[in-house]
Amino acid sequence: MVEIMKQKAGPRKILSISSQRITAQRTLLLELLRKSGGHLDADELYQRARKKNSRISLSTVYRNLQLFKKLGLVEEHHFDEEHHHYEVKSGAEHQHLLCINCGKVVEFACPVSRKFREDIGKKYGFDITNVEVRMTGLCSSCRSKRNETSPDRS
Amino acid sequence: MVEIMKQKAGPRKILSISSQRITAQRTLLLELLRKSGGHLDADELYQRARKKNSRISLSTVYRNLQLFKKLGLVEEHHFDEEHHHYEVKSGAEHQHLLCINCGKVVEFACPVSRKFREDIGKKYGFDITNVEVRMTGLCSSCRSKRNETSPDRS
DNA sequence: TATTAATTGCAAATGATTTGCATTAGCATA
DNA sequence: TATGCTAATGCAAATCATTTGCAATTAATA
Repeated sequence: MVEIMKQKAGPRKILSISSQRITAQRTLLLELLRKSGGHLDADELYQRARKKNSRISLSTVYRNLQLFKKLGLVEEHHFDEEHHHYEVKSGAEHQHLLCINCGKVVEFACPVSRKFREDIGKKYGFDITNVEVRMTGLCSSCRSKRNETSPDRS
Repeated sequence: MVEIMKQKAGPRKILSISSQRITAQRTLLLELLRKSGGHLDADELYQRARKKNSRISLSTVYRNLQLFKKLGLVEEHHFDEEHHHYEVKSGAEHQHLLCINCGKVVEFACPVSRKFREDIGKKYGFDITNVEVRMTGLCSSCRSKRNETSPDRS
């Protein structure tokens, strides 16, 4: 009921408002990103897109990820050293927790970051626009697996 | 990997203990990294190294950065999307504040991250080994420059 | 439906990083 | 101190993620 009012402009609207064309490829990519709910990289998104549209090209994927980023529809993360990951931007501010073993990504709320931002910004004269917190470690299932299978760790 | 060396041991010692040879190139690279005190990328380090040893090759720089990282001598950061930055590991835990305009990097202490780690780790069952906080924004000088040159920001 | 410029697909280009291989040079030891 | 083994280096070529040029396609609109 109330949801209707809270609704932000949909991707389609944002695209058309910024005078970008609504192409089949863009619709598909946004749909896949949204459905994944996670943190896809360009190639993974490309692979999924091919299943629906075998002609789609990797450059289209890259070009549109850039576009979505510029329009604020997705966020780009550099989790590991190889390549980037993309996530549909949701209102809720959250941070990331990564398992170094299996790559699992957990999102967590980080209410302190607001205060951080103010304190640090004031202290160093910065106008801070973004705060990213990334924690890495072993998730519980990898930890128990490791204990079972390899008693000695390299 | 070389956990043995938790205590303050010089880079040379760490190299020899892990049965890596102490070459002129390694000595030079470590020296440059240490002197810079900052956050060099591979190419910048390469340029500086060439001034001292014009024969040194970029692959040697990359190979040794990998080695230093593995030995825990340097830390790798992925500040922006292009390439990596490297910093000699110091005992003091600190985080980074980046200016999106001029690229300036400021380090700041982040005492809360210790508590963060515990809370979040417990909550999600992770054994957290690393916490990175990165804030981005405009530094004061970029902000004032921006105000000077473009009085009205339509 | 015709027009027109944005978007696409493809292939080739790019930039960062890695790797294969012949040569050089640490370092153990004789 | 000289010798031999092997790791480390320099170079060029390879690789990986991402970008770009261009001709063909297609969405928006009139």
